[in-house]
Amino acid sequence: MTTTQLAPQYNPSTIEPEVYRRWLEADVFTADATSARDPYVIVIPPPNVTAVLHMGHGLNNTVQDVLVRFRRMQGREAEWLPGTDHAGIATQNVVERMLAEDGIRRQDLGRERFVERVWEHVHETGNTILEQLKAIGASCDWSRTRFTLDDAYSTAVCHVFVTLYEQGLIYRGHRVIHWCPRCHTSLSDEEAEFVDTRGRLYYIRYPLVSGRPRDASDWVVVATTRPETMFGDIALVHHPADERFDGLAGATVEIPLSGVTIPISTHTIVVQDFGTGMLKVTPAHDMNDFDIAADIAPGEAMPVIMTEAGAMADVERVPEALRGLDRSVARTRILELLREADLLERIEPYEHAVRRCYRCHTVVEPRLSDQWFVRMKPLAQPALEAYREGLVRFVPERWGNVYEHWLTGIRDWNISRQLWWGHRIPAWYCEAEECGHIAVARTTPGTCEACGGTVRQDEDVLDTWFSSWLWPFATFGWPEETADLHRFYPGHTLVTGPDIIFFWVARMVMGGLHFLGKVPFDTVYMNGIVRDPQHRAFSKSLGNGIDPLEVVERFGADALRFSAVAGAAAGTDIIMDRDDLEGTFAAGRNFANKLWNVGRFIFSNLDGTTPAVSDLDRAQFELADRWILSRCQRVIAETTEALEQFRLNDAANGMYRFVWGDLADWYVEQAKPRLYGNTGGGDIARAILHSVFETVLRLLHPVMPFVSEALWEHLPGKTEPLLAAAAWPHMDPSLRDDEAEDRFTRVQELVGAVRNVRAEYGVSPGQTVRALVQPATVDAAEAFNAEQHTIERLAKLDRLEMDGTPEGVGAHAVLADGSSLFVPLEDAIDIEQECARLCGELERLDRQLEQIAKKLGNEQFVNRAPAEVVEREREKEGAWREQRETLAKKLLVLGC
RNA sequence: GGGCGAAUAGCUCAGCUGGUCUAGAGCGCCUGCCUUACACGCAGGAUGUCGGGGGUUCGAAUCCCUCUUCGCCCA
Repeated sequence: MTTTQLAPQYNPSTIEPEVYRRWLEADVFTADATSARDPYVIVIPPPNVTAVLHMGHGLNNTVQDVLVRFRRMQGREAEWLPGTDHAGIATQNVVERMLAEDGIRRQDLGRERFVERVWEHVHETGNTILEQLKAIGASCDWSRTRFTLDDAYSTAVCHVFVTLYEQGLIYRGHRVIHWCPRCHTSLSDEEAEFVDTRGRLYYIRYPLVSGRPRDASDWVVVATTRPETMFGDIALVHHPADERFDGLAGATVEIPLSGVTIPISTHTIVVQDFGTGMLKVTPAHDMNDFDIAADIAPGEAMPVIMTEAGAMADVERVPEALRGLDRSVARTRILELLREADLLERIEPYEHAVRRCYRCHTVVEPRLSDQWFVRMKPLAQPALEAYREGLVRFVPERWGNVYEHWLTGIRDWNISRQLWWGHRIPAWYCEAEECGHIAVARTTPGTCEACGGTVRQDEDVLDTWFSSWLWPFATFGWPEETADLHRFYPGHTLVTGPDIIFFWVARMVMGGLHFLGKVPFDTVYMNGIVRDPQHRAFSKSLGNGIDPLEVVERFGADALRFSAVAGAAAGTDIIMDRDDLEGTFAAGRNFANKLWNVGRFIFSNLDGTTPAVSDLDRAQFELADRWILSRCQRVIAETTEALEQFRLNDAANGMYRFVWGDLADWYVEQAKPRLYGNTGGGDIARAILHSVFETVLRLLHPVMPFVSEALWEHLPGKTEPLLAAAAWPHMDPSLRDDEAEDRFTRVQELVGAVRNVRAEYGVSPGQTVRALVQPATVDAAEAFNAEQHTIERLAKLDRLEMDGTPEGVGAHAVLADGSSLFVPLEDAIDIEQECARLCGELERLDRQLEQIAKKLGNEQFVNRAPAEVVEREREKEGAWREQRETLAKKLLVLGC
């Protein structure tokens, strides 16, 4: 016996930190770029520096860790690169909000001091999320941790900008972009998300000034959702084929409240049945209108009538009374004024999608301005082809459609952000008025290369995603030709949520192909979104989130991981109830504890010298030995296959069933007499328990690394000191034994039947009973014989008889193969109850027999179904018929 | 307006290319047990017209159509 002392209950909070420390000390997570092993590479979706770990991270990183640990154990050079993202808008917002508490605006500090302040904040908080990842067991290569604003990384970003500019794939454009008046920056199409909104359609009268056709009224009515933009109108347009406006083209109208006169024109883009069929054209505040204006009034001025903060601008076109009012206040006021002037015809409810800032949810204001853009079509084409050629695949596959659809209809990417926190755009403008030269360069130019004048750098920074799309290679040192880059690019699996297919996944594929000629990963695994019971995504404002650290504290990291993995098939959302953490995580905690106790029991029964299973004399194996070893082989195969196919839930649940349902409930119980020396064969039982449990620890390690490693520490006779660095189990096909599996199942059924009878008749747990069984087949007889003592022990029988005939009063049961069971219970039996019970059984069997007889009597079925299916049905019918006959005899005996 | 997904026990879900499904698991519930690994446990039990309707097929939870409800994405 070993002297191992394990607590009767697994206590994760004391064990986990210690286990993690041992992994770090042994340096098992650091990949070796010079190793001869086949690499396996995952780059982490870099969490935002200002973020705290939430359940989404919990799920996402657990999945990555399961995959990485599995491949590491398979002998791959596993590299899981961690890091964080500077998250331009989000981080700047956080620091601005902190400053605002002291009444300071960033403008008060100035750019340089503000950026210093953000760095201070980032240094304070930047590593917290990485530390939190350790709490859930993430086996990242911490030696290669990266941040998107690291010097080397910034160099790569600059290099990419300049290269794309030189290739004509980056340009400066003057057009309408999405503007967030709260964040004071432009946004890409993807960052301005649609939100379905119950709005209103306002029908406004524009008085006719000149060119009024004879029978026209005094005004033209235009429907708009945004009346406050009308001061930026430069024309009204209708469809040329719209007869309602015959003769109006060429006339002029007056913009209400402002007196500005604008013409009426035509354009085929106008949808005739929207509103009145007459459209106002506001080129500086609407993307579509910008395009229309380019057609109907090329070169004409496009008045901007709002400030960057979203207030009505102090410009001539805006009536004085409205200047300075916020756009929503202005709208209300405008409607009042229109009503007073009798220019508001009517208001209709109108549901439409309004774009909002993805960071602060403020309604986006389209706005004309100068920005830098990436020409996307030439980059998208190769990414599309790579997908169609199967170089990148999605799990589940359907997400490929989303990827394809976005790349097919892609538009140019606005990468300028009017922020201070981020990679400054490497473009310099000549300050000499008549020169206007723009230099885009890797190093700061002293003077204008065209005229020698002074230059000024672009004030803006780049979209955060413009650095994220380089993550799979810039993290390994690109554009330098480093050893890491050679070894770890391209990587293998990307694990992320479907919400960032556009932001990140597709762009990484583009970037990888464009700059390195290879896709950055072959598989994109989409984990689901974690939601609350109302199916809402977790969000800070709703306060419906679950704090993973609280879960780790209360249930353990393994419980969190098991629940996340077992409860989520690839790509399906996972529902978690904040008010019922027990219901969500108890299963994982209980399982960890079960494993712990199985280990505790086995270890306490081992003596120092346990031979390998291959050294045992198989002739001495009992049925249960053959059964558990065969089941174990099956589970190795199933778990390996499930992990290879990204079916993590199947791997986790399969292990759960094996450990709890087979090993603990049956084999351990079967082996107890041998372990206690009550019967012979103790050495064999010990060797098999040792071997099976060792295999279990290896198989379970990717999902539950802490408890498995903690138990591994106490496993006697191991040659690999750390489970995290140990090998994945190999299969031994010679241990597969279908006969043993079939026969042991019969033993389980018999025990179950006796237990059922006992419970049914309230036999007290301590009392033993006698049982008679009449095996229906030779197989059954051999199985019952082989495990007679097991059956007696587990069913609490003082004797299992196989040759007697039922006498007296007792309970009857029939097993699936037709074997019959009789438990003499004398006075405990209520004949009526027993009759009712057995009649119920008989009815059920009759129903089934009727169905199957119909099936087998159907010539179509017998002729058309595959022979083996028909054969199987015949066997089923035979067994059921046997069951029925046995049952009928019993009923006769009872006199029912 | 277009696309995608979901609907299976009280709750959360599994059930992959139709027959081994007499539809499972965990949690919860009911009954009995502190059996010297585990009460985070053991043994037993109850609960489902597999969202509605139609079709294909010898055979449908599984495939097709349609409707309803919910969610997501795109315009």
